[in-house]
Amino acid sequence: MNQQQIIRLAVVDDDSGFVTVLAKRTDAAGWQQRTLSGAIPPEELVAMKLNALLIDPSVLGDEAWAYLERICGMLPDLGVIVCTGRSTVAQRVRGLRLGVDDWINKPCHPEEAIARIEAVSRRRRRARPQAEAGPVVAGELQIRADRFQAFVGEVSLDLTRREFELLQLLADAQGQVLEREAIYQRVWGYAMAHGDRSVDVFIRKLRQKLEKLSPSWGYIHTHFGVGYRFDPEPADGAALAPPAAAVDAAEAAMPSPPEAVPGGLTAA
Amino acid sequence: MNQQQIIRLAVVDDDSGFVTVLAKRTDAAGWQQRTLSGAIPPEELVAMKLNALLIDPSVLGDEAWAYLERICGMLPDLGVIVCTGRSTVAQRVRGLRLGVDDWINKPCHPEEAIARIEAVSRRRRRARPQAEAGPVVAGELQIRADRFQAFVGEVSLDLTRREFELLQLLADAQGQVLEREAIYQRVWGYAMAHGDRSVDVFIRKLRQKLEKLSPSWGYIHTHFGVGYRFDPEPADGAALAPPAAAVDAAEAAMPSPPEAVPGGLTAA
DNA sequence: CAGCCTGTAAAAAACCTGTGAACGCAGGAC
DNA sequence: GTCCTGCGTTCACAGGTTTTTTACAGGCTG
Repeated sequence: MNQQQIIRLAVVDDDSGFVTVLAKRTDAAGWQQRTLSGAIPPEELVAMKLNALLIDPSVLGDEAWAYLERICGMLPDLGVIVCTGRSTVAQRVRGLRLGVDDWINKPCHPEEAIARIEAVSRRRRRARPQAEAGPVVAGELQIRADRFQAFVGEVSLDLTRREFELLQLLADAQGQVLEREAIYQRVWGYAMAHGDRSVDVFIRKLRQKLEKLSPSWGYIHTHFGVGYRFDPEPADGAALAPPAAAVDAAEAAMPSPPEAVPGGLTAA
Repeated sequence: MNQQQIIRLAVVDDDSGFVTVLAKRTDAAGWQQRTLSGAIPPEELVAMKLNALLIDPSVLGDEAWAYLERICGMLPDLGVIVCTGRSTVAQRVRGLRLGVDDWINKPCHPEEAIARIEAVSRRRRRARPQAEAGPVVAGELQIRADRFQAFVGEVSLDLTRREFELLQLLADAQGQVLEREAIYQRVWGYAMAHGDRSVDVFIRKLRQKLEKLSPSWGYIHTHFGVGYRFDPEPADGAALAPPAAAVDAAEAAMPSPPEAVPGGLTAA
């Protein structure tokens, strides 16, 4: 029930003030937000695994309409919200017909923008209850949110609800270090009480189940005093290297191709 | 993209001018529109099989918020668009958070209202790609939607309407774990009330009837804390293994062909 | 070395599901 | 019109599972 989904939002807007305010607010909500400049090719948007795109077409110039059409046509799963300084009814109708999900005018209260982004994401998620919500893949691991099932290769992991949600969160943010508080907040849906060890216990359970199916893999790394990090890579030699510095070194090293995520660590 | 779909729209608004203009326009588009007065109970809205509801909460008086919450909570598949004379940011945010899909202010150009209703409906449209006529087959089980009958081999299962719809849903999504809420939503047509056990009871009835015809088959698997999964595979021997160690044994065991999902007996 | 943090295991508490039965309702039989 | 029957819903309790709590041992940091 709780499980507020992680929203990955991209913003295309040159109003830095608005963007900043928005970023502050989305950050607090645990979303991942990044700012894009100009017309990013649809392919790259796919790679970012976005849920929603907030876009001011004025920064695109003449190609705005064409771009919107292309985006909406190619990424039916992406929630697109247009935010313009001013617009006519005809423009809004044209945009909405084209596939835009919502169209708002500035000045727009950030809170309302957030609420509309949420509304669009919610709708979008409901629209495909179990169709093919692309499985999240992390190395050998495959997570199908729609089925509540995780697979290592072909074998199904037998996870309980909490275990599954935790693994999903970790895999979704693979490569990032997640703080305990943040993990708890997202999986349990409310703030962690002082002294609560639930996260640790469930991490252990996950490790056990993962190791049983693919021994010698260190999927889940501990960051002392901080939290945990999930990494599909066999932690190249890290397990063999001196335990102390190895982790940090590895972290700083690889830019991890697909999942750069500039906005950084979640809810710091 | 702009696949013409028949939209069933209901309007709750006392601005007869607006309603009339809208009606003329929706009529031309081939939609079905009806005007409602006041707060129609959710159950009746279900019966109308609406796609979208355009509502001016001012005609509801004090109960507006409660009604919106009830509607949005019970009918997550219904697109709800609120249309108010004026509204504050706080009100709009509250509404959107509550589950309202879009919120527009009057005066609103009918064309834009239409476009927004379309946009909201579009998202929900992709939900059900099925509607196939051919019999669904799952192992020995055969389901003929057209005849409202299910067979195990040659023998006909004698199912009631609810039982049949539940079985159909499960078989349709075989291999997937379906959440209770989702099951209820799709079989009963509205959201499950807290504490409702109907789904469990009907699962039991189905199991009884299925077992009577093909004993020792574990068609329907329970996923503790989540829901149920239907699988035509006889759950390879897991049912025969000692209950305690069964999970461990199966888990450590072998990879299975493509989709067999061996270990998945959660609650054997 | 002291202090804090995490891994682990097991007990305790909370929660969920299976099940049988009672209840109310609606349609059909008489 | 009244009775009967089948269906769907609700309730309560037993039995199991999962989640949380607790305690202790072992590591990491400074």
